[in-house]
Amino acid sequence: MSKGAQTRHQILDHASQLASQVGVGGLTIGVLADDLHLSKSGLFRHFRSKEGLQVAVLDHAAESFAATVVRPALREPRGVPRMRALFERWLAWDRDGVLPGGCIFVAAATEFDDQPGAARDRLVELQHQWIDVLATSFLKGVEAGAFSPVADPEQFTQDLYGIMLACHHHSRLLGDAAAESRARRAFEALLTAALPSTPTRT
Amino acid sequence: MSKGAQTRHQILDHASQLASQVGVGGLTIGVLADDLHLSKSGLFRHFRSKEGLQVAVLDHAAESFAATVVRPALREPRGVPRMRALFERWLAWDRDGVLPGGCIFVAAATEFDDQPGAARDRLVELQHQWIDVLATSFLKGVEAGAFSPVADPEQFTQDLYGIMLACHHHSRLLGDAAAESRARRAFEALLTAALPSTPTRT
DNA sequence: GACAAACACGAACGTTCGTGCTTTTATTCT
DNA sequence: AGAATAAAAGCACGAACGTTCGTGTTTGTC
Repeated sequence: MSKGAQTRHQILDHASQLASQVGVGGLTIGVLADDLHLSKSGLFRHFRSKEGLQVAVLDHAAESFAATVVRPALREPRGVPRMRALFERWLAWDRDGVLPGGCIFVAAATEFDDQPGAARDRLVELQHQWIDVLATSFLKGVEAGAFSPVADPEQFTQDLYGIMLACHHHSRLLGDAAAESRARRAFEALLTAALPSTPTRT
Repeated sequence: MSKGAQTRHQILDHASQLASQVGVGGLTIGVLADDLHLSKSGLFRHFRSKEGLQVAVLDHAAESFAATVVRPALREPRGVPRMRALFERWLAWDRDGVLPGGCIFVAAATEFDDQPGAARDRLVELQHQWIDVLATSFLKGVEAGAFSPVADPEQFTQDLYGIMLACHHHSRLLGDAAAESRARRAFEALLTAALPSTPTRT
């Protein structure tokens, strides 16, 4: 790896950590440069604009997410084990991953949902990819007979997302230590409801 | 209402709308003053600091939330109707309330979850109040026999919060028009599971 | 109608913001 | 080793940031 790419990598490592606390939009060239003992212009050169930096941070975090959450989980067998792995690794990533402020995408989501631009576009793309992983994993489970064929993958995915978001909210903001175990309980209930041949309510 | 209080009210009306889009931390004295055709200093005088403005915006939005969501819903009869009213009014508040960017507290939650200060403190307080309303309403439903006594109000509340957050996320960021109907379906499932004498799974 | 209080303004402050230049220092390749 | 290239620094810019201050202009009270 060339010197430049190396520096760029270091910048993005630190920037994504900072962004998980102050938000992607809260990133600042000056603060970043100070922290890394670089000049503002020296740092700036690596990205061609602040927006370029933001997009790069999102990509950097997405790669980290793929490496620590997605790829390992996809090595689990289809059905319940894979779904549970996705969920548990997602929780762990938010709880004690490399990002001190928790999942950077959760923060970015509400930050950019009303602010058009390149950063928002990339974020939406990344979120769709992730949701697609979840939905596809669920569908593969259905094919394998692990989940009921009448279950709606998109409903499942959105519900799953909600469990995760509520966990983040209750533990990060409200400091509720029981949030994670509640999230787990909700996940089990969601799973159970999706199992095949569950007694249908009449 | 005195002149000052009137101006202050107008400022907060506009500020909370703006904050729902750019975030409470993204508020700016200068922009606010320009929009309202006030001088920066004239506006500033109403709050003694930027943090004062942020806290005031949160309070202002909370009062609006209480008036359009909480109080009307609490007039519904205990149990399912009241719970449903809370949920539906919550959804409506996020969808097409006075705040163009959706629920300001959803945005503020991820914004402040790592940033200590007066604004965060007030936000946490307001969120606890709201969660308390939800949990208490559920408990009253239990007392009235509408919900199962073995159901956990805190679990119910967190799950409910997740449904709401996921709906916000999927519709606001991802532009998914079906998000709200999925949220409604999830809510019904949550309600159903909490009804008394549901067949216990063996 | 006078007077005090409340309200708003304009100018200026010291910082920090993002973004350009030009120059110096490191690295890479022959 | 030295030429070619990449990377970082240095410096400067205009704009916007929150905040303060002094000065007018409304407003409400007697």
